[in-house]
Amino acid sequence: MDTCSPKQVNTMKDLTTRQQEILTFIEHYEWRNGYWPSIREIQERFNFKSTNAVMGHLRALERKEVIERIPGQARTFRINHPDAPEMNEIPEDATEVVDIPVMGDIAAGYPDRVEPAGEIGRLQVDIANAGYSSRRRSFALQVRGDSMVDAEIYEGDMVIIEPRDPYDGDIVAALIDGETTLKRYMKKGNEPPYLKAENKFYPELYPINELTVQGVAKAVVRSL
Amino acid sequence: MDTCSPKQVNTMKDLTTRQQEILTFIEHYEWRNGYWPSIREIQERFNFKSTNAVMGHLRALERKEVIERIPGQARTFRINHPDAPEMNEIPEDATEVVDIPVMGDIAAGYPDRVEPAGEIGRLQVDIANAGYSSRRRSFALQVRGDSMVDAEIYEGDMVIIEPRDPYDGDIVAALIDGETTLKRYMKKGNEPPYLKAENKFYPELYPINELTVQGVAKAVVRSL
DNA sequence: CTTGACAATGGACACTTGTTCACCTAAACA
DNA sequence: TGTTTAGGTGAACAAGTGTCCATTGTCAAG
Repeated sequence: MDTCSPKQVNTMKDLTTRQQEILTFIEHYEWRNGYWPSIREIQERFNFKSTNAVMGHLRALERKEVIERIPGQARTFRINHPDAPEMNEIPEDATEVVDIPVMGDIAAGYPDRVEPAGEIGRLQVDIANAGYSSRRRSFALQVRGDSMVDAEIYEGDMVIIEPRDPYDGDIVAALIDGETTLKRYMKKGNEPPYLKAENKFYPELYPINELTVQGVAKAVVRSL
Repeated sequence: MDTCSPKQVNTMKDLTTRQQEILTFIEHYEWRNGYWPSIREIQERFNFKSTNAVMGHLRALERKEVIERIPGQARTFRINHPDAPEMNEIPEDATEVVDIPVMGDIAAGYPDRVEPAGEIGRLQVDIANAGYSSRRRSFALQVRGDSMVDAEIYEGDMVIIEPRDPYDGDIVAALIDGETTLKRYMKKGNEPPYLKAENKFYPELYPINELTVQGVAKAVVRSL
């Protein structure tokens, strides 16, 4: 990809005591309330006199890639759990197989508009083999079309999509001209992002007006 | 106001098409993003020209007790899922056993400050027997003291607490004078709420300064 | 015909909340 | 000794966001 380190520098785990306290409070707050705390609520919990104390810790946690945030949006945290199965209802005896909903094929339109109950099936995934990090919010789409054949993704494959913002080089499910397709997301520096098909017969550039990335492909499952 | 019954008029289930769409979008948004949408994000999704269109629907959903909101707070929804067996009717087929963390005994102080990892044990609950609605955020506390003996809750019992705002008559885990105890939450009309012990040797009224309700007791489990 | 529930527009207001700038203290380090 | 890093104060700004008012229209029930 690129020579100079993209994003794996931080050890991801050496938090200071204070940072760990902040993180624990945030997680616990969400666990109790169902939504995330505001900066000032964190401030009050720790008796900080300034919101900036919280900001410093949040920036540190972001730098260490422990949390993600959406700039300017209220109460929007995302915890990057180090593939810890802990929190949720994953029993200890469970195998490494999770099942996730299949929400439709990849040209079905907005997954936003597909109800969770409207799934068309379920897919069992071995997370040890697929490199799939067990988390909620993930879903699967069945591939239609051949825009990614050069990336060894073929029609009929099941692609596991994790809804999140893409990084450069990620394969994403994106909405273009009213249709959802699988493309590689390219963003270099400050230039506007573009999408690239992994098929030499397809044009490399796609219009980015109204680009909607529905999620990042995390794994491909092909039934044989 | 109203001449008759306080709040069980709405059948809780007859939503209009639009209201159902709004609710579905909110649920689905949270499922995808991990946090709740803002009013204006809902507005944009449905191409409303005014945020007030959303407000109307949210008010309707609140009135029908399908959702709960914290006034003035951004992105703070709570969905009252109808699939939750509400203490009274028990799904006949279910013999599902869920296990939930035991966070400490009921005089341990703020569960807020207990880490999820700091649990002291786990409790297996048969939801068919306990009427317990499987949901995250619930936890268990072990009863110390005899303030609720008249409600057949005795020392050593495990009380399953669901963190939420209480209604009149709910048995709650509440913080009084630095100690967490189990009491019945009483609120009549517009009068300030008070707490009542279910033990005739205890005073009926408790100071409500700094009242912190940690959650509502949903079930009691007693090992024999 | 009137009433009321439902749905939506348009504009405005005010609180909530994320963000930033300047500045400070203490410990670790080379 | 100077520098860096973690942690924090204080004040202010601006965008995000919930809320409210007045108004319009539709449609079914009384």
